[in-house]
Amino acid sequence: MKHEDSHQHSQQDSHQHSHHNHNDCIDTALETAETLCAEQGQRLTKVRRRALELIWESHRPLGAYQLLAKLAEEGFNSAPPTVYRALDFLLSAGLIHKVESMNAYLGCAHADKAHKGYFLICDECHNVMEFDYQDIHAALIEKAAHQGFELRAETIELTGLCAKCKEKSAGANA
Amino acid sequence: MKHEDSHQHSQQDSHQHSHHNHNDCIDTALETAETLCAEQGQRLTKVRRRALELIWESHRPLGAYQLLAKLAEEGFNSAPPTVYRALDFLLSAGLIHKVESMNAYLGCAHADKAHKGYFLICDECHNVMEFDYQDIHAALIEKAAHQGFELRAETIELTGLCAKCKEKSAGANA
DNA sequence: TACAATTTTGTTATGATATAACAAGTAAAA
DNA sequence: TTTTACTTGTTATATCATAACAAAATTGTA
Ligand SMILES: [Zn+2]
Ligand SMILES: [Zn+2]
Ligand SMILES: [Zn+2]
Ligand SMILES: [Zn+2]
Repeated sequence: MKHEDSHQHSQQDSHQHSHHNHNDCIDTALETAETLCAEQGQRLTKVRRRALELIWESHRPLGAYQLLAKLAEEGFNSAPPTVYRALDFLLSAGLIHKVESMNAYLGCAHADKAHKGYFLICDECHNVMEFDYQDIHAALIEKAAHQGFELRAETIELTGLCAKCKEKSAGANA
Repeated sequence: MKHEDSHQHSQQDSHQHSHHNHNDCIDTALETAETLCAEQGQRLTKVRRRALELIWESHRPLGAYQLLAKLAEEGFNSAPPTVYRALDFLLSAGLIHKVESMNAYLGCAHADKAHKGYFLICDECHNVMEFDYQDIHAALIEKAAHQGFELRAETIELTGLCAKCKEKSAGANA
């Protein structure tokens, strides 16, 4: 499998605003996945591996049924449980994130580091950028703890207008 | 309509950790809703008003179809558009919030002040507490702006264990 | 009032997202 | 090899949400 396209990637803290070859991302993500699964005695089966790859190949978060359609095209079973099982596995392995406000799934470039997925979601182009912000994480933990609340998971999804789309709309108004 | 029950409320910044009469909350929320709608030339019709009331009467975020069932019991139309229209109205009027990670709806006690809804969601009892944190809001805006991203909406949903449930589980283990 | 314009609601159908339940197959462990 | 655990296949269904168009109610205007 070759990954031909190059684009601006969505992982701010690893290669912020740099154009790069997305193939490398996919390959790295897949290698990381193999390693992590091996380490944890988890089985990255064909359908799970291909699901992860397809999610990475999409430049935007992918819906479960979109993914299911792609898998079906390739001869995998086309019933919903197939894709939801794969997604569940990838989610619990930390290899992907779910963007709750979009009901869609996104590859994580930092699966090897336990972390919360924080997202910037563009209303216009629907690109999603994952960002990492320890300050906010710490502040949230502290804030929650102050109320006696023990934090387990965080859904931080910020929507608005990305830099590119803001430029475009500014150009259109000029 | 009488509101009989008393419980710990979910609006941290208005009456943090205080036991109080929820009836008052509902009444206040409804009054605020009437006022806001009047000011903005919006019509708080019977079904919209009753939907808001039912959402407030629930101690947890209410799903659209749960709400629909309650409305249907009272003689309102029982087709989905009825409830989604009411929800859309209440959402855009800022009278309720949607909890994305639960697909459920929650009354807002601060409808008169424009704000983002930040939530602490207990995994155990499913109570949801709205909290207000200007520091985090400011930090998020700044963080996004730093990437050229113009923030429009925020989904901040923190899940974990609330103080009460933490106590309970500690007691069980003792 | 009568009329038109606007908004709201009724109704039917369908789309989109996700899970339950149980059978069959496959891989790992004993 | 036999057992066990895990994974996948299959059918059905649950849950969440919207499209499209008709009917009714409300509001503004003459
Ligand atoms: Zn991540
Ligand atoms: Zn954009
Ligand atoms: Zn609020
Ligand atoms: Zn709790």
